[in-house]
Amino acid sequence: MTVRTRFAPSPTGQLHLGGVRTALFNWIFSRQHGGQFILRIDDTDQQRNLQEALEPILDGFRWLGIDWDEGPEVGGPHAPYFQSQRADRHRQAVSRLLEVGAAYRDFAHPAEIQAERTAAEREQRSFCYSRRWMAEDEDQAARFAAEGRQAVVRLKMPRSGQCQFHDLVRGQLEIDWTSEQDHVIQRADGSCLYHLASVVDDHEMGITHVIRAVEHLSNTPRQWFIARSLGYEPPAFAHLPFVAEPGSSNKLSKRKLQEYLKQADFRRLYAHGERIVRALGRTEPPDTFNPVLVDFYRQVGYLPAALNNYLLLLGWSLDDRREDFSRQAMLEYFSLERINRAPARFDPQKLLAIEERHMRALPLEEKVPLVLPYLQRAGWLPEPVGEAARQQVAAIVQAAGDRLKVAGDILDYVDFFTPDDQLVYDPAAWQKRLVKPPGAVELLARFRDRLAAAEAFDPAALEQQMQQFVTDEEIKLGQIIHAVRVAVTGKAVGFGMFETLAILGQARCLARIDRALQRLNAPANES
RNA sequence: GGCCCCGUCGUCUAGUGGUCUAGGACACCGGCCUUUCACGCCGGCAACACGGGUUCGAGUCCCGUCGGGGUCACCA
Repeated sequence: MTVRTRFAPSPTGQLHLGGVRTALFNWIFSRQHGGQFILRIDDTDQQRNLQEALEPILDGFRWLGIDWDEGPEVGGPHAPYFQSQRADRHRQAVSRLLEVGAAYRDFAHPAEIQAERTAAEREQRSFCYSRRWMAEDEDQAARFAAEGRQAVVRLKMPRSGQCQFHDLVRGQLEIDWTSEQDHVIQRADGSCLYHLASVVDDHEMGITHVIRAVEHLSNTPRQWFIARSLGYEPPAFAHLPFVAEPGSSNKLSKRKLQEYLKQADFRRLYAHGERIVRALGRTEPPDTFNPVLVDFYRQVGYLPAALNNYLLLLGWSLDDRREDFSRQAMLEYFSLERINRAPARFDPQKLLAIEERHMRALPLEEKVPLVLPYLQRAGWLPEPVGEAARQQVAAIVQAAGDRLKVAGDILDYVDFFTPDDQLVYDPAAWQKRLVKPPGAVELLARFRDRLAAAEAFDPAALEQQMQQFVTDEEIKLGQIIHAVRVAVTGKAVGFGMFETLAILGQARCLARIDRALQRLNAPANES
């Protein structure tokens, strides 16, 4: 039997972290069994702008490298892959359910059902529909219809015994049928409801394993009943724990962004992203720029492999030491049996830590192309990047080293791209390193002359140059290096000093130092 | 409220009756390295929800309590 799994999002225009985690597990499971992963769109007829709402979701999957064998854009032998286009099949299934007596036409008004429900509540017993307006045969149906009543189709659920099924994550489950209701599967207008549609589509698409969030656990008995009544062999089920929000056990929700922002770690995650997006000159509305949504990480420049890795660890683990999983390793080691049953909290700090590890492992030549689009979108580099600029960016990325945690972090190093006469000085650093220390200006001026005379301008030579200067002047390294840093970058912190000077090059270093000296010698213009 | 699920450091987790004075990772704290920042290295803090059983022995099995969550639609 070929393993076939599916993910069935409704086209909302957004890809939720919890959703992709589910999709990822489905994808891995099918891939490691040499099976297929199917994408089905659980849309409804009312859906407008389907394409617009679908595209971001497909983009998200593509970005993460979760590819689908059948579904939108690629088609497949079980088309259509849009639930709204499968209505005929759903109706046929309803007819069959009616034929075999697993469903009935119910002529009750919603208000009448509601009345029974409240009565049950009042008497403190669990609600169980009396089936008073159930049409046993055509005659009865005609009588109800003559009263002007309209019929929906309800499942005729068992009222004794238990539904027993095996869950690949939770083991054997037994649920009393009495706790179930006669769920509506078809409305009066003939349209079918999700549970019916889902079971029919899964079966017709040959889905063997339904791996989904635990929210659906309580839906399983009715789906199991539908499948069995239709003569299907129910698929294997695996219910994943949900992804919880930071700081509580509630389900992570995209709608609660404002609340999450009160939490320190989450705020840091968001602020980091915001800093990057701002540098690009954009202000993103919270409905798309939201760390609960996958797109956030793409915009900010996380590595898809890192996000995949983190999501994998949300509810699954291999053993007591291994945490880093490449695409290959995921396929090798993943198993449903090792999924945890308890909900896993989303932890921004851990995500960042995983991202850092992946970034560190990435060779320079792969980092540069990730970073270039940010520089271009910020307007710091021309659209076709010349070889010289490319080289310089590579040098910056190299010098940045571990400081570059996400691709967008490159925007922190604006000072390499600003014209020499527009460099902005950090006031505190300027004071501390240039104005306050006695003799700083003179030292800087003398070091400037050494730089001007320098023949080699690579980091090693520059370091030697400065060491010599320190010896000659009988000062400590700290007395000159900080002054140079502020003069040349405007900031108190940055890359290694000599790498920085080398990247800038002799001419720009001199220009910047000269400008700083000029300002230092003209107190009226003090920065 | 009914039904269902879950409960090991702050967080993610390892743990399938003895090797658990409970291991790892992230975070946090201290130290080292150091031209700043970041990295790295060393060390530290820190958990079996509680109560009963079963057993020679329980984080591990059973029952109960408590706590948290999910779900109870003519939504998907």
